[in-house]
Amino acid sequence: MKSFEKLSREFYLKDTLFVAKNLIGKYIVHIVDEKKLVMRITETEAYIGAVDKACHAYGGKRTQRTESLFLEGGSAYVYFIYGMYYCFNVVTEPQNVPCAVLIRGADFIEHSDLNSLSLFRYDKVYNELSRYQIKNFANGPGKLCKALGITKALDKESLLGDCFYICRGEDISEKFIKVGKRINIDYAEEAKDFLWRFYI
DNA sequence: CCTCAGATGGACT
DNA sequence: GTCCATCTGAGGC
Repeated sequence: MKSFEKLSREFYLKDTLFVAKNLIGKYIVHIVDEKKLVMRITETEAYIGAVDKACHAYGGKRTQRTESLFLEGGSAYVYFIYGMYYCFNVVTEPQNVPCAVLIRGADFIEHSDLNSLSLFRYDKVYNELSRYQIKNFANGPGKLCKALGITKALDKESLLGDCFYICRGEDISEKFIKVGKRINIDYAEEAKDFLWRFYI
């Protein structure tokens, strides 16, 4: 059962761990250059500012970059990393509660515009891709942003708008959702062991 | 399948 | 000057 019903503000205002778990199976939609890019979320991580040394806004830290995290749930937090890549987060909870869910992985849906995604991701049409390129198309936060055309221009954008939003997608049974430690946050002391990563 | 070096530049101190 | 919620290609198995 698929649904393209846009997620509501109420959903994003909920508890960050709830949102992280329940974003699995949802569809990201980005309409750009007359193309409708759609992929299904397969992996997420929760970042909870008040208690989480891995969160950019840990302890309420407010800088130019983290300002997005203080927006109302349902906003986008897009930041630039390693000189080359973007990471896309969904801001959660009410305004001034700096929490977000990092979207770490996505895959194709039945009606994905494969060539449009492929041109963004690899500057090639889909049928020129290798098996390896297809298998690893968007299984990482930077790859997914490239495929969906997500850049810093979308930072702070509302996810309730017309061109960039998330919709209901497919309801995934809880028993299929795996849980684990978050990736690449070795600096975060005790927080590196929190089981705040969700994936199928 | 695995590991690892190198790319690359903005944000922050 | 240092850090970084990453990715790719090359080389080995």
